Amino acid sequence: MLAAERRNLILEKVHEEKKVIVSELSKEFDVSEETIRRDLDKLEEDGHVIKSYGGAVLNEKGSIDLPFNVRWRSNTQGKQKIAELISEEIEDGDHIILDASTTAVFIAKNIKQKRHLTVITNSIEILLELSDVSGWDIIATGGLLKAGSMSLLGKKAADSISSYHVDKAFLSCKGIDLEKGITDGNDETGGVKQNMIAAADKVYLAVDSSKFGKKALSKICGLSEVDVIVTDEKPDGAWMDAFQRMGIDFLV
Amino acid sequence: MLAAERRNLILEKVHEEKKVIVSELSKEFDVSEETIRRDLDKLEEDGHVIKSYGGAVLNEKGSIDLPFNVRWRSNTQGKQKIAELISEEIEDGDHIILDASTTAVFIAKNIKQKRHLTVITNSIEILLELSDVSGWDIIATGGLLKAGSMSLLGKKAADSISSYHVDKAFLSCKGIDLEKGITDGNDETGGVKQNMIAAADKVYLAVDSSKFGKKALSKICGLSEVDVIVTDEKPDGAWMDAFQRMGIDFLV
DNA sequence: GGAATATGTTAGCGGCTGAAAGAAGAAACC
DNA sequence: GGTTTCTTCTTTCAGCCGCTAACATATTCC
Repeated sequence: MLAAERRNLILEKVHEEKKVIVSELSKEFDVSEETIRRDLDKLEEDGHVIKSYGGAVLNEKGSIDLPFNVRWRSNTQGKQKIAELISEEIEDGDHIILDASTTAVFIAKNIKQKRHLTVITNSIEILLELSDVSGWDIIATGGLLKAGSMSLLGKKAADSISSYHVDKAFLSCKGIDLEKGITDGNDETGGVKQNMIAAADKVYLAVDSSKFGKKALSKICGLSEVDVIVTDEKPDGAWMDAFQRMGIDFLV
Repeated sequence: MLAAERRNLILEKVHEEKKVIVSELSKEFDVSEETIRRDLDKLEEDGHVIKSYGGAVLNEKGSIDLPFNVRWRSNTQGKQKIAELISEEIEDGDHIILDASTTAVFIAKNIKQKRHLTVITNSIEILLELSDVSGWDIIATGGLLKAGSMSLLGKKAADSISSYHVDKAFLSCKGIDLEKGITDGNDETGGVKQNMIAAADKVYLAVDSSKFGKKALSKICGLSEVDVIVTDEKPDGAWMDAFQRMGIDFLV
């Protein structure tokens, strides 16, 4: 039994029964009580449960479950790194745009202690994540909810973005190529992201290293429209040269 | 029974009955009165209740802080009943509006097996709940996310609704009064709900029985604009007469 | 092989609870 | 109003049991 597997089962149980008891879980999974406590620590960190003497209870606030496909995420450390870098770029009072990507969700988690931000996003997950901060303006684009995507897309979404203007936009993409520029999986996200770029003074592209040299279906924009690229690992020299030539800053 | 679990149940009870008695709780949970007092101390510290000789009463002020959790907990059976009734009113292919209320979340849960619905909503929770159904059009209004409310409000939200037209709108409210009509807690939700009413052929008001005769701050509309009232318990005769006179249908 | 992660073990600490006693409050009575 | 009586509250203490922290061991990943 994997640790993550066990934690998922605990999470399931706490959803079903509203509470779990350390001693019971210890027997059920045949591990020590300390291990269970550590599991509960993790689950509490993530906001799923609230520990209590002898066990833990469901955290109603954080317990709204995300659909299954959202739960499993790849390269979380890389995305967390990127998010921390970006967090340093955001100042109190900034007006920013976050797109609908897992990286952007990490960014949202990392900037909650800042003050008086204005955030525009089309990501349901980010809205959820930020629903408990106070003193911010959080603006949701309207739009169509695409099944399983957790993001608002379509003409309405794109239009509503173009009525705003922000300091910084933080986007991600599926592919980044010297020739084809920035590309993404489908046209609908493309249109929204184009407007996000147009609405921002400074455009940050948050991509993990695997995206370099990839080309996806739909072109969002040329590389030159990006101001800063934030990533977790340096690509090889040719890329760096190209970025320098285009005046693109680079954060690792 | 975990301590936190017991405190949650006490909190639930104090919300339902507005007050709790130390001696009763002591018997109910089979713990000493001292333990109950310590629980109430904690709840008072957190601002949920106000202790008083022999027991404690609900702190209305403090419960505004967590409107979400609390509304969620109260009278779930009633809301489920209402949701089931409403589910029968919705047909495959319908275009509907759901507002941002716990009752509406229950409705969303209850209609997931229907086909080809078009749902317009300003509730983050409903978007989340419906994010895994396929073959529907789910439209989110844009707007400002109000801290802790999980709903999209403000001018943008209201405006985006007025560009649609639907078959049925399902709303709830804080108070329903023969003279003052339908009222809600604040102006922002009011504006959005007014536009929802205007956008629908048929307006359903989903309220649990406690709302009859209550008046809240902000008027949404007169009773006559409502077509159907759905509730879990029949109010007394005078109400029924009034509804009949106004041509309002009634579902229990 | 070494770093990172997961798990178990142990010892000492600290929270939860109930009991008891005295203080404070409420209520009834004069 | 004052006294009495009863109830409830606060405080303190002790026992129990779960918790934390630190270390040891095992496993996985690079």
